[in-house]
Amino acid sequence: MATIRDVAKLAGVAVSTVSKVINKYPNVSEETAIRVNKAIEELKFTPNVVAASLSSKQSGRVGLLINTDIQTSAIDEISMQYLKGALHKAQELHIEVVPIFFSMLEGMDEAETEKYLKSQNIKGLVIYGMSKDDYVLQRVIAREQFKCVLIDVPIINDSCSHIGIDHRQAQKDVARKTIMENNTFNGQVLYISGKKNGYVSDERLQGMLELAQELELAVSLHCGEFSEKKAREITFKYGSMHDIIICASDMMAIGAMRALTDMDIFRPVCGFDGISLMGYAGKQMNTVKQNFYDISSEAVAECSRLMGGSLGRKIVAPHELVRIEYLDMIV
Amino acid sequence: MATIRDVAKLAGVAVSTVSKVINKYPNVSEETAIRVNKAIEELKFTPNVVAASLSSKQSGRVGLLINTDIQTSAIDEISMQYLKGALHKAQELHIEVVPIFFSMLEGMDEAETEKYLKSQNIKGLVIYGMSKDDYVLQRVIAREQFKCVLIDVPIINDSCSHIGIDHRQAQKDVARKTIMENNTFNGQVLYISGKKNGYVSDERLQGMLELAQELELAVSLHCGEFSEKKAREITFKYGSMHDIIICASDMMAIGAMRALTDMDIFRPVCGFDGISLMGYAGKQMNTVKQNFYDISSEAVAECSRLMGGSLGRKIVAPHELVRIEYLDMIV
DNA sequence: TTTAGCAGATAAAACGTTTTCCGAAAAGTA
DNA sequence: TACTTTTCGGAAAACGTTTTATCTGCTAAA
Repeated sequence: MATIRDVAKLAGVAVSTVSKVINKYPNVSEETAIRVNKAIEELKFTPNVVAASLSSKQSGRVGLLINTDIQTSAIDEISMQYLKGALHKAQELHIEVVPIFFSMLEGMDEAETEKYLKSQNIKGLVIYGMSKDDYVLQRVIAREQFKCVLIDVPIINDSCSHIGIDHRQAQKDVARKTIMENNTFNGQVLYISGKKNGYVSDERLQGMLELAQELELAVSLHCGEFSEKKAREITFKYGSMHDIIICASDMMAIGAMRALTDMDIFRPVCGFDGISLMGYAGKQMNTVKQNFYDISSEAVAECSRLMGGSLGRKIVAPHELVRIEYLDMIV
Repeated sequence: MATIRDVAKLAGVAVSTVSKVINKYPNVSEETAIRVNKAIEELKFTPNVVAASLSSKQSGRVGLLINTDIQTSAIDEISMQYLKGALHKAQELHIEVVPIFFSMLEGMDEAETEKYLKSQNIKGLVIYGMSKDDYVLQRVIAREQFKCVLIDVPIINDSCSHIGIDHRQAQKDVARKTIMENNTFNGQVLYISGKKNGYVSDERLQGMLELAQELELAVSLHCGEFSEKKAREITFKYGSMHDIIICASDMMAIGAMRALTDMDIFRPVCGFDGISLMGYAGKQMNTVKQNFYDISSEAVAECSRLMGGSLGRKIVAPHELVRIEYLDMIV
């Protein structure tokens, strides 16, 4: 394996110069940089990430907290996209992303968690699937020891950024589209919301309410707690009295759809997230597609920036509306 | 953060002695070990994995090759289990597992792949979801530069182990169970097999054939190529003429089930893998549950053993038969 | 008594980077 | 010219482990 020393020798410069070129530091003349890059090319040199990680106080590694307490394949799909996006961006930025399952932190208190992460040289974290007051989250951001990028958790300070789509707008968009498409519609909407007092749920709910006001609709609200089962039950009870069922998540939409099928009635249902499992639920459905891959990529990039000294901020990711159908899914 | 040096100072021994204690090397008296461990305890010392990884020529890290070319949530679920098992075992063994997506290796030739992996200090690989002649696999095991543990790929040599369930027996078991349960059965079995010339497919097919001989059944064989769509088509064509449909994978079972629903006829279907998506496919189904988590844990442990110098071998993992049903799935 | 062997412990050299600090040369200023 | 500033490049010290080679004593064999 070629090391940075070999490159330096070949290019006729010092090791530190090579390092500067690799990391795009200033104070290197263009011609030197070219010579170094040529040497890198020639030797097919790839920096040893481990050594870099050990040496660098600054860059450190980024931990990706993976939440799979809820065991469904929907979550798996989302987590997988997050993981993939994070790892690809890491490769691009020459940093390391370390996946960490919640269950690996089990039984550790705040101090132990911190020790564990630090022993892994983790300086920043990308976190998703948590509510603001989650104890794992609290534990980790407690003493501002780590730079954090929170997906869909609205905490912003010097060392924390917040990234996510505009849930309110997205809910509004997809609900509007579903309503517009349905010509037999006469104003009876059943909205199954997420968790009470959850940021994401509240935003989506607000979006729905704003739309209702705008279009002068009557909306019945029921809390589905992001649970497929709960949504199923709610639909059994109230589905038949409404013209359209709008759910704050795909999993709940699937629950609702199942219930409708079991009752042998049809109602347009719309979901939120854009997971492929939707395709298996029954008829076609509108949903909001979140681009988990891109969000995670951006989160890692932002985390790297934070670790480099920039301050926390809010990043809004784009969303799109899609229609998912079984026959499109299968390969 | 406490370092190994702090521990050494507190325990009144040399740094190297502490290292030996941590890694359970010989040539340390029991009393010294106790003293060191007490110091470790007191300082709540956790070794820095990155430094260890850099320093150690021997231990190195284990790469987990993640195959998500096929984009379905079924694959995601399996990959997630593999990942989780691998990471947990790594934590237990104090080694590092590095997930690597196929797409991260894209565009690299054999030499580049090797360089890339080595620059990450990767000494061993756990690989799944590949056929024996896959080019990525070839690239990686080509010059025996890495210790490999192959899940469901039957290659064994000094630096390669092979792990997996007994697919032949498992297929036999689940098919027998399904046939026995079906009292209206009169001997017409439709078997939808996997890929031609794939190890796993061949094993499962053999299992089916052995059972057929044993029970004196007539079996129609069709190659579904592990494709949901293909299985769907096969079922449309031949499903109605058979009493039972046995598929070599859950995804194909789902395709078959869908087709039956669309044709509005019922036939018992059985699958293979035990993925939760099955629950969404329709009626209940028998399947073989592979414990991906355990298999991956064991694979990582074996990889660590290989890196420590032991020779490649075959490991057979247990399987179980289960019945998956929608209402059991949902939370 | 000498020699060899061995267990237990250590000092120091790796591992491959990053980063700090320090020169030297070039450029700008008075 | 003399002095300051800027730009570029290099030497060397980190980073926190593992591992090698060496050094004690000590016991057993010759």
